[in-house]
Amino acid sequence: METAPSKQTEIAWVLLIRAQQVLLGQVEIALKEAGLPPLSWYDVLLELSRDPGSDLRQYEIGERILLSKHNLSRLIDRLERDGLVNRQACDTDGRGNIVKITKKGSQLKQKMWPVYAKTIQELIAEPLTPIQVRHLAEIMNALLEKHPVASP
Amino acid sequence: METAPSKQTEIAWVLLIRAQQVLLGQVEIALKEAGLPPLSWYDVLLELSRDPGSDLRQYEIGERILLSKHNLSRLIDRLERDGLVNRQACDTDGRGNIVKITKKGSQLKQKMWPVYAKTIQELIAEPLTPIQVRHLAEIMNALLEKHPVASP
DNA sequence: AGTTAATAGTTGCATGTGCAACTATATATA
DNA sequence: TATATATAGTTGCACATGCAACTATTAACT
Repeated sequence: METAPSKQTEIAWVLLIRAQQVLLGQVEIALKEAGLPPLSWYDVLLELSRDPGSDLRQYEIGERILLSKHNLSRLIDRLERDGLVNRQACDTDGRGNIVKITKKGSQLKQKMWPVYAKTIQELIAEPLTPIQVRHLAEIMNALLEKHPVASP
Repeated sequence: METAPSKQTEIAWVLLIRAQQVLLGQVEIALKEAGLPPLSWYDVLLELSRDPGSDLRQYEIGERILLSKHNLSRLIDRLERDGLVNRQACDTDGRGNIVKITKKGSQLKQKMWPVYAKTIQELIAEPLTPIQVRHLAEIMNALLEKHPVASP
């Protein structure tokens, strides 16, 4: 075991995992209590409405929210079943789909954001000083740096 | 939306979620590549071997690794099926189980640790300065403070 | 052009997870 | 003591996820 992590590293790791688990759980609880769907739905709706034309290829969504394609395929199924998005054939690539957010999807996104935002505020901003918030972002950036998320 | 999070808070949140997702994924990949079972198995084995007598009530494990009881019930099923733990009736509480780690369970835990440790080292210690590691632990502690994990 | 390899997306299967209902025992209360 | 309530654990069901196999189309190579 030539490169054993220090005790400090170990502690930081455990706390990171634990914190994320608890915090994400709190968000899901808050959404559920408000009668809203899970966070993964919001992630998709957000990515779709972020883009100028409000549409994306399916794989682009997958890259952004870090979801494998089979998994995403079925998530989009659920969203489509609920009338929140539409799938359309892609002109320029016969294999592909274009996913478009619907009016209803936009409305749901609008409805979810305040709940989500309030929870983030309570979970991050309130327990931390502004400096800690900045440090948190910096540290997470450093942790992510070596792990390219989407292909270049 | 009277308490909207600041842009900084939002960024920190997104990075936190993303980092945890990527890092945990890396650990699971490392374990899988080494032909080892998922991290959740290690968590249970660790808790069991941490305790003096190397045994715990089932609900105690659940509290420590933050897993709901039905879920834990089946995780223990899998571990037991693989001969890594044993369930025994509890003398002092007729409803309860005592879970004991087996020799084979200890051996698996020993085998998993180096893989896990190496990954933690690479994921946390290498990208961060020692000061950042300390800050990380402090910040995670602050985030967890308001969210009691086990009942008192 | 024609074959091969790569990519986008879907589907079947096994596994994992959340929720509610259920059994059995323990604790509290009248 | 009798009844109500809480707790430990399991199980059935629905849903979500990972993996491998599959189709269809595009890009790469000869």
